[in-house]
Amino acid sequence: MDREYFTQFLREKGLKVTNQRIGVLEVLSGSEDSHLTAEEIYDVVRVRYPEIGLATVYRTIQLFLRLHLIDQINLDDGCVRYEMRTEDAGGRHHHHHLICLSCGKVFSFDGDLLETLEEYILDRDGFQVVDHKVQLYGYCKECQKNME
Amino acid sequence: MDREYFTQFLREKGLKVTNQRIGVLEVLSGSEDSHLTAEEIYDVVRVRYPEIGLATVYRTIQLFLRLHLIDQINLDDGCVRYEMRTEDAGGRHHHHHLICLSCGKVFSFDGDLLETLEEYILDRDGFQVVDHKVQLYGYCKECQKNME
DNA sequence: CTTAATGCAAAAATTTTGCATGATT
DNA sequence: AATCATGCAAAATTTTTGCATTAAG
Repeated sequence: MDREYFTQFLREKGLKVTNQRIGVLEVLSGSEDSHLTAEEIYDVVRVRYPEIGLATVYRTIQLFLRLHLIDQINLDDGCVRYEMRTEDAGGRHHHHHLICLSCGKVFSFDGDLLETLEEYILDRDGFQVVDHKVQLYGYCKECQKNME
Repeated sequence: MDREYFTQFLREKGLKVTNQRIGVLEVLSGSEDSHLTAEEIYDVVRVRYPEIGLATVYRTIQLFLRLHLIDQINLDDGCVRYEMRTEDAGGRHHHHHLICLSCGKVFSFDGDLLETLEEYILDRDGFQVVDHKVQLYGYCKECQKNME
């Protein structure tokens, strides 16, 4: 998400473009694989915008969620995390996670995994799937080596 | 999970079989599709065991999670929920969720969805998947009718 | 100038912990 | 009898909210 587009996007909706909002956006779109908690976002944004308050971070997160700029993710480590949403042409996001049960590292991967399954469910149950979230648990290369 | 097995299971591990633990077990294995929060479990258990405290419910949940009797699930409604784990022969659980974006109802389904994908990931990344969690978002039959 | 957003601090909500008491083995 | 689990209340987290102030359009 580039800053031009973001500014445009907020203005269209009558929302104001503030340093705090830009700061949170930059942190979240900064590192590719950042799955940050609210507190972590706060700590990073504060480096550049020391005046920001934690409440603003929470309010900004709520806003970004409503605007579908970010997704909430739950990696079962007891924290609520957030990451930028990446959408494909159809407005679906296919960003999934490989979670190592041993070291806890999280690897991301994209792709539309479940097309055939989704068709099957529509046929069988009449439930129309428009998005999905997949988490895979296992052991990464590194940890497998250490287990030998 | 039946009570005989549960009693046996706890005793083997040197854990005590208390009314509170039985109560929480009964609530969670009671209704097939119960995705309950800690508070909800507390409220239901209290009907039969009014003496139970909320702290005990939390401690029991932590215990059951450690014993892999239950799973934590996150349906993106801002609550942490729990449900009984159902395992197949290989010790994997394949219990997934269809979440209606309109009415919020949750439908469960079982099945091993991702076998081929998991093989592919092992080949490509060397990451060995042992379990997965899938959430599908969309619109249930009922809500589709109401949209017409 | 008008409206929206912020910071702060207080409040609410959620989860964990210490410790004396009570139940299970 | 020994140990483990519980209840209660207090503490630690995490998240939300009210309100006066500040910044954006």
